[in-house]
Amino acid sequence: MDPPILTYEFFSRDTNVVAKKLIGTKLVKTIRNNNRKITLSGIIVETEAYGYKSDEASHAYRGMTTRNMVMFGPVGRTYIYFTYGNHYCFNVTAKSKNQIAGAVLIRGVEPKEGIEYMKDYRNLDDIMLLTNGPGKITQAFGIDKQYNNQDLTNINNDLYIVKGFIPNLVLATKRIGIKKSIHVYKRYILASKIENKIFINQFVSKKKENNHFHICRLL
DNA sequence: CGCTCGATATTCT
DNA sequence: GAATATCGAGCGA
Repeated sequence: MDPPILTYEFFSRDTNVVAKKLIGTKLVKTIRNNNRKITLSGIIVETEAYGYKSDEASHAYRGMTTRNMVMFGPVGRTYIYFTYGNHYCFNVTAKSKNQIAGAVLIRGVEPKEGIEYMKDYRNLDDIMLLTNGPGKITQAFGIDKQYNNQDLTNINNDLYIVKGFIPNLVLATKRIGIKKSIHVYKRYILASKIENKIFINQFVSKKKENNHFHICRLL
């Protein structure tokens, strides 16, 4: 029995809360190879929340455009965009009733199933570098613009997110790779505390910004 | 290691 | 025409 899929209600909460709660869940994509069903999956270990008018770094900051309109629509959908002429980024739309737009960027994943296929998509052997970054995840999972605005809450689709485990510790840090609104803590990373020492998950994208964080325990 | 820099196309001004 | 929610090669220490 597969773990339960994340529902519309899961994503129908404050974008920051959803970004936090997504840590420890599992991203799943099914593909077909020689008429066999193959599962690619990985634990989400790093996310960032992007909002609306109060968030200058968000694509939705200046209002609705053809690119960002998914952020204004129903929650639990994919928001995929192309950036730097090279990479796709994978987001999930999420917002509460009183929020106008919002999405969560998936920045880091720990590969679980279908690793050989991910290596093939990435043309790379090193597991540690397979999915530790937003552009790497979409390449490893074979996700491109075609997957924009897909419903992630339908088990019949080939892309969805299922429940995982409750993390020992989640850290909130400043978001990275942006120039505006850099002082808010809307990036969440998986960590664990063992004998009073904090360990950051190895598949979090490596950046010096990891050095400063707010400790943020789940539940 | 860590830092700098170029590639590359879509989007928005 | 400028900016970009990135990546990896290539450098130097």
